[in-house]
Amino acid sequence: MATRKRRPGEKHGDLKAALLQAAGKRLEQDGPEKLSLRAVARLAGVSQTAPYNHFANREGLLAALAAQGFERLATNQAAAAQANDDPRIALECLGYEYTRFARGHPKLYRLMFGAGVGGEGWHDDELVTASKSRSFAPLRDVICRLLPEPVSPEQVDNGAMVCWAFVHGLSAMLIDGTLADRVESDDALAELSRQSIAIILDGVT
Amino acid sequence: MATRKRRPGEKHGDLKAALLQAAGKRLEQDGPEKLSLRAVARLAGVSQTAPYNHFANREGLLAALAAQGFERLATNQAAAAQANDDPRIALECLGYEYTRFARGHPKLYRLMFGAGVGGEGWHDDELVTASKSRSFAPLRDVICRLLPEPVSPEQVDNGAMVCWAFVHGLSAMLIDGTLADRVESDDALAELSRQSIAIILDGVT
DNA sequence: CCTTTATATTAACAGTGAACATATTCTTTA
DNA sequence: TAAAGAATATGTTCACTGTTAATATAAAGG
Repeated sequence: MATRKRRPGEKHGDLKAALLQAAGKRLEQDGPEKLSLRAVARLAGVSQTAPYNHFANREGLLAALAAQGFERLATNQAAAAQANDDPRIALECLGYEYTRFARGHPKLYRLMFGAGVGGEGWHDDELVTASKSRSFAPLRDVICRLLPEPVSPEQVDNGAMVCWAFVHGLSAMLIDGTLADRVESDDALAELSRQSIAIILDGVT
Repeated sequence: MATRKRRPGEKHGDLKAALLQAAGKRLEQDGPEKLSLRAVARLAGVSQTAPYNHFANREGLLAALAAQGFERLATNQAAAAQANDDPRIALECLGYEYTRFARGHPKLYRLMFGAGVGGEGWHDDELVTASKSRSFAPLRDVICRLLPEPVSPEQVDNGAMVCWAFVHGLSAMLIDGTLADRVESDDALAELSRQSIAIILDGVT
């Protein structure tokens, strides 16, 4: 098996990426439930069965979309963590970036952390779980830098879990409107994120 | 009276309740996306268009299901809050009951707090929002009893929001498998809930 | 009695995901 | 250079879905 530059029979330049992009557009517009393979194919300018050459089925396309989302979230998180030297400020930025991501792509966020499609989450899709754990790493890293020594891996995991659970719940409530009237501007969101992280921090340390 | 008066033209005893029950069964089995009106009608033993006499459409049935879920959650929360006199223990019980509900009915929980069906949450359905705010009341009550006087309504709302966001995120992570390996038994869940509430409490007060 | 009203049913339409056989096009090989 | 092979895209088909329209049924009220 040798590495080929181009695959045989390829007519479209990069159909897989084009399909993902089209699916992303329709996702943020209509939501995951209403996303139809036919509409995506139509938007990409190919026939309705062409996507089946790149994705096993509708669920496969949604999984790829979710994985892509986790990937972007991971890079965002890593960038936010490395931008600040002070671990406390880094943690605040992590939380802020997280909520900002959820707010910027609400439907994608719901797809990532929601029921997936079968109703049991993505925990059978290895590609999604891999990206997911990757997006978890920066947080654990910052927590590790933050806690007073000596720190056990269990302590780090506990702290990261608490932080993640809180920010995740905050994002979910932001999206579904429970918190929408309380946080209108981006600055208010940043302030809320900062305050909340402070609260959690005081409790954990 | 056990049986209400039969309305004109009524052939089925209480079709609306029967449909809701059937829908609940199929919901926990297949998830919200795969729930079809036809299957629900089939399970209830009526024709496929009979549900349209009791619900506007599929979304209406799902909304009724979500509202019923919030109603049950509200009664659970109220019972848990009134069972304990000590506000701190009451808060712990609230969180425990919340996560227990999410764990016991994961698909219903996702339906309640997820995208609904249109992708914008339920915040246009008044029936759902009413039940939702009702399930929020016990928590705010306990927070009010817990905070040192004098307390402003804003403080109470902030505290309740932080608690709710955290428990909500915890429940979501419990359901989608992110926390499944860490919390197997019900006792472990109770312990985690207790610890977390303590952390939050130390931060808020 | 007859009319009204809510209920339930059958029939039909349009759109969906998926499976199949088939045609096209490019890479590899002889 | 030309044939072989494989990946890709297509049209068609099937079972299923949500929804609407028209129709039949049963109870309530005159």
